[in-house]
Amino acid sequence: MGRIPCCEKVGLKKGPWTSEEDKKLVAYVEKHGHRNWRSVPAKAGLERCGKSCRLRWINYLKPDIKRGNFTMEEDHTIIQLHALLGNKWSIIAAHLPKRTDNEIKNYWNTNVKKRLIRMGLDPITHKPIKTNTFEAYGGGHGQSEDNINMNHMAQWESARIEAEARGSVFQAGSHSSHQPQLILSKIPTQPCFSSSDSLSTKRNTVYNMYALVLATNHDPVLPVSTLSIPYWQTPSPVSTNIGRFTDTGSSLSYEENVNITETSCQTQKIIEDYMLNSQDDDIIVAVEAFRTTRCESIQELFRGSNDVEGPNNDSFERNV
DNA sequence: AAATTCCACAACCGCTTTTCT
DNA sequence: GAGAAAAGCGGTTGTGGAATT
Repeated sequence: MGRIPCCEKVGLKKGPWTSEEDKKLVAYVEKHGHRNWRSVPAKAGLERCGKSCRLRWINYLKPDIKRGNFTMEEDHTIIQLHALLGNKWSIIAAHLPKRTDNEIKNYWNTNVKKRLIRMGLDPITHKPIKTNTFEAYGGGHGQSEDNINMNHMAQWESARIEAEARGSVFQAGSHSSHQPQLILSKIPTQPCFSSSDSLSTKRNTVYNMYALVLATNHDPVLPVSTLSIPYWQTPSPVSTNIGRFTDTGSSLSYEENVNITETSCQTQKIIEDYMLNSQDDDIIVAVEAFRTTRCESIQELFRGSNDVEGPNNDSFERNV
């Protein structure tokens, strides 16, 4: 677009904020609110750009921001939602009260990501980096150099599967029942591939809907991995084959070609109606309708919709 | 005690999306 | 509907303090 970012104006201060600047910004925002950040610095008497003021307010000064160490529960929630959604920090933050996306992102990059790597798991997919990872990390014939705890890995994988399957942060118990529903308005709507085909874009949106519905569903669903199912398959009328991890207690095994039997439900029609007729605004209605049907198999979504070419699986996996 | 390395986190940057005119 | 401005988002960098040598 060629716009000049406000931060490039000469003479504007950069770097860490002083307490004096913080006071000015807080005083201004508390008095006048924070509409039109561009005009805030001048009115608040700050030599900062509006963008910098906005970030400072959102990430640090805003009231009701929780700071300090993450609790075990928060840690668990982050892992599960990341397994499900990937680097969608703003969506993840929406489900951790009083935590900012920036804080969660930092926590992930400095803490959780390293933990995953140490465990031989890919921080993007949460899956073992390679098939013989267990041997490499001492899980094979007893040459446990670092003696990586297999139970720990199993727990991690279990958490990933659990997150994929049903987003257990939304289960009843503790305060989680009071957590907000997923913010549907934040569902990414851009296509995950270069095609401008509107139907494909909608299909991508619908898939994202499904992933999020899984996370909001309080009832157990089939252990279908939303990260493992190719975005675009032409499934057989009866079943399809995907992989699945199994925790046997002492070790993990990966089963290929897990057979998921399809069950009949009304979802297909709802989704088809959505794709054919809906405006984007209808998405929330469609999601709610979809949710209530409790579709048991994702294959229902796409059965009989083989007339549009889809993206490759890689592009899918990074965009759920 | 000084120098170096490591780490956490605040802040910046560039891009995309949304809103406004 | 088009263009511009504002807001939002995620990746990356910079900084300061803690830990280590």
